[in-house]
Amino acid sequence: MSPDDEGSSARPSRRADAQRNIERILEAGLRLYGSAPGVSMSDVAKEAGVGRVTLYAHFPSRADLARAVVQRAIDDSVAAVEGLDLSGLPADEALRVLLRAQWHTLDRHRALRGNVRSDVDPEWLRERHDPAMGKLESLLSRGIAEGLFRADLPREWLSASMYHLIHAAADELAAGRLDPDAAVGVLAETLLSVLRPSPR
Amino acid sequence: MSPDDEGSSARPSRRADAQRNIERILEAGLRLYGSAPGVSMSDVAKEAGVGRVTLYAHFPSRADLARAVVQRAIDDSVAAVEGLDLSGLPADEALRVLLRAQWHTLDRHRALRGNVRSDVDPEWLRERHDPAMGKLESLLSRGIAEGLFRADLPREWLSASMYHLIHAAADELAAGRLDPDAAVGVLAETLLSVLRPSPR
DNA sequence: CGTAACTCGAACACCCATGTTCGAGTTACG
DNA sequence: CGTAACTCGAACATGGGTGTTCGAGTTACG
Repeated sequence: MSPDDEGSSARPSRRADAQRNIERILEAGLRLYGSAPGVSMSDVAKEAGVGRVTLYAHFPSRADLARAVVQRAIDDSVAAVEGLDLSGLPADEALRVLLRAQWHTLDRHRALRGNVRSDVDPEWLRERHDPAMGKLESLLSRGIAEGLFRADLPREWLSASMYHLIHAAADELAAGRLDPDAAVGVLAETLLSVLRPSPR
Repeated sequence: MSPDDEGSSARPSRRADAQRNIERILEAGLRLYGSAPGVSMSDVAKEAGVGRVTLYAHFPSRADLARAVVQRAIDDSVAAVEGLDLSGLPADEALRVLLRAQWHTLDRHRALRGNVRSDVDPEWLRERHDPAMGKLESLLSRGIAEGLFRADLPREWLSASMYHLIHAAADELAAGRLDPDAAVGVLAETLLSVLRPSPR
């Protein structure tokens, strides 16, 4: 509804210090919304090192901020996958590559989605369906088509399993119950165990 | 701190209608806390069909209610597993049985844990570690010891994977993306895919 | 250098959830 | 039946989050 698009590059008609503060706010929002629920405007302002009034000057409402943070997260993830070409790899190998590059992002987006649930319109959220998420899903489809991944379970279920296992890995990592160096490998091995056709 | 224990069976010095209302409140709390975050006292009172004042008469604070609900959930789960003897079955078969009997409970407890996080002392929560959860974990250990489950991934990681996949199944079921009849089977197959030793 | 853009603390109005009190009505139970 | 236990709506105090306004100070930028 609001005419000012925070799309990818904001309009240049803003002074440099204002632009810098907006940046700080979005990063703070990304950090807080991406890790804990119940974030307040004061929290974000403090985390960003900015006055509450300034925060409201740039983002008129809680909902506006939440939307901008989500948009920013999506922009980031697009940038992160841009250089990645998986089309030459077999699906299982491609999964390992994608995971290594993106699993933290994927997890953060999942947490973010949950924590802004009450602030943004679910439809709006659905429209912006994260391209990085889609990447994983299309890889899944390809793997099934190639026969490298199992076809005896619903595709949507496999997709959901991926996301929840990624979330599990992030949780365990954060709780110190998983070795940071081993984490990606463990996660990849687990995902592939789920995806491989059953030995039946 | 409060001297009145809501342990398993409350003291009999309460009138019948009061006892009935406590029951209704706990069930309402279990329903709400077990499914959505941000539950208010008014919500619980309304769901229980009881006045807000009555609610406070039985549970002086939000924290008291939350603790009582958790305790009630644990009592329920103990009752549900009581008749189950898995010691005669091989670990993979035992998992299927346990899952069929308990996965909804296990998921609800996971959600509950998350939703009362800000209301109860984490230490208190840890002390009461749900026996039903422990049941799954000890089954896991047994399976590894018997060689039926893989030993190349950390036991704690396997445990975390189980819980997250159970949660995934409950989510998908609630969202209508998973056939209610097929759900348990799909879940069991997925869990066993993770647990089985890799074919390598 | 001067002005417009920007920042920010203080104070305000508002809403919502938590607890509490009062007082009158209802219900269990001896 | 009579009393103690219980219920419950209304109203209050409190605390926290959301937005807004004001006014003075700072900073970018032509």
